[in-house]
Amino acid sequence: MSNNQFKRGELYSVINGMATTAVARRLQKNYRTAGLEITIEQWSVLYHLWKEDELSQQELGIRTFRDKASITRLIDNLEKLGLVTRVASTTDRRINKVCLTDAAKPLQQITYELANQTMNEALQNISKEEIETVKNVLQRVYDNLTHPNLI
Amino acid sequence: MSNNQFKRGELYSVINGMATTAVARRLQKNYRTAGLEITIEQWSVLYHLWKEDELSQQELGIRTFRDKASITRLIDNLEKLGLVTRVASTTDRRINKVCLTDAAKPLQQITYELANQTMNEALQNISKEEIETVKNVLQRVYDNLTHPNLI
DNA sequence: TTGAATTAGTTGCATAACTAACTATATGTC
DNA sequence: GACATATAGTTAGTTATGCAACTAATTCAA
Repeated sequence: MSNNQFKRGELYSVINGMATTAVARRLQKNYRTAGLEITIEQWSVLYHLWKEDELSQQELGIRTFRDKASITRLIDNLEKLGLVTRVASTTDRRINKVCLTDAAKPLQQITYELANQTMNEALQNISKEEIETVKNVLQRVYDNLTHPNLI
Repeated sequence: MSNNQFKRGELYSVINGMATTAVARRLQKNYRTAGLEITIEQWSVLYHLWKEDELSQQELGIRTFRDKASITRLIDNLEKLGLVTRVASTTDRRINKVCLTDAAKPLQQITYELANQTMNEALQNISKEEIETVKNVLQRVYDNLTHPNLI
């Protein structure tokens, strides 16, 4: 029943996800150093809007792995910063489409560059095969916990 | 210079660490379901104290990857719950030793079991070799960002 | 078509995160 | 011994997170 793949002493460091935390922290620092006054959480929303604008808050929650309350507050703050606006959908009045403003445009290029640069720092001396394995395993862990498993 | 190991579209899902977030969320849920009124953050502190009691706040910060302000609040809350006490060090009066109380003892066994059970859910169908690779890569990512690199 | 169930979003409450500025104690150097 | 520096911890301010309860709009079914 228990396959105990972890020694007890290692349990927490895995659950904690120290590495991804460190990456997020470094990226935040790099944004700040470059004079960008946005948080990485705000950036994560912009990132998805740059890929596809006018997403609903619901959809943004799914794509960024957040609940809808968190999205509500993130959009509140992005609106205060003048980077997005909420536009009520004409076909379904429950839905807010979240739309990028012109003020958000200049951020796209510089934040992508800083994010790529940060990933390059983080991934120094790590092979493509290793990265593929990590991505694949993390996805399966995520799926294990979010899709009911019928084994 | 840029080795761009990530396609742009994949950047965020990696930085976000969705899998570790999902594991933490599931563990929190399992604690709640079992009637345990502690957060996983609080548990992470208890976890290290069970391994070695009477650690300083500083040391707890290092072992749980948190800054000292965060540790101050976590210990505040654990003290309110009656699970730990702060005891001033006799040899260095700047230091608080954080000590487990008797009330914390009964939590050790049950939280370990739930954590192990959660990890087993999360790691279904993932091989030991894959787990080793992930742990190894995440550690190297962490080291890349925290130790100055002289290449 | 009316009433139940579902969906999208907001709000209140509690916890937690980071930065920066602060206090207090300890250390090290002249 | 005295002053500069470093270390341990606290506090204030802002942002973010999750859950649960709520409103409003939509859909489904009798």
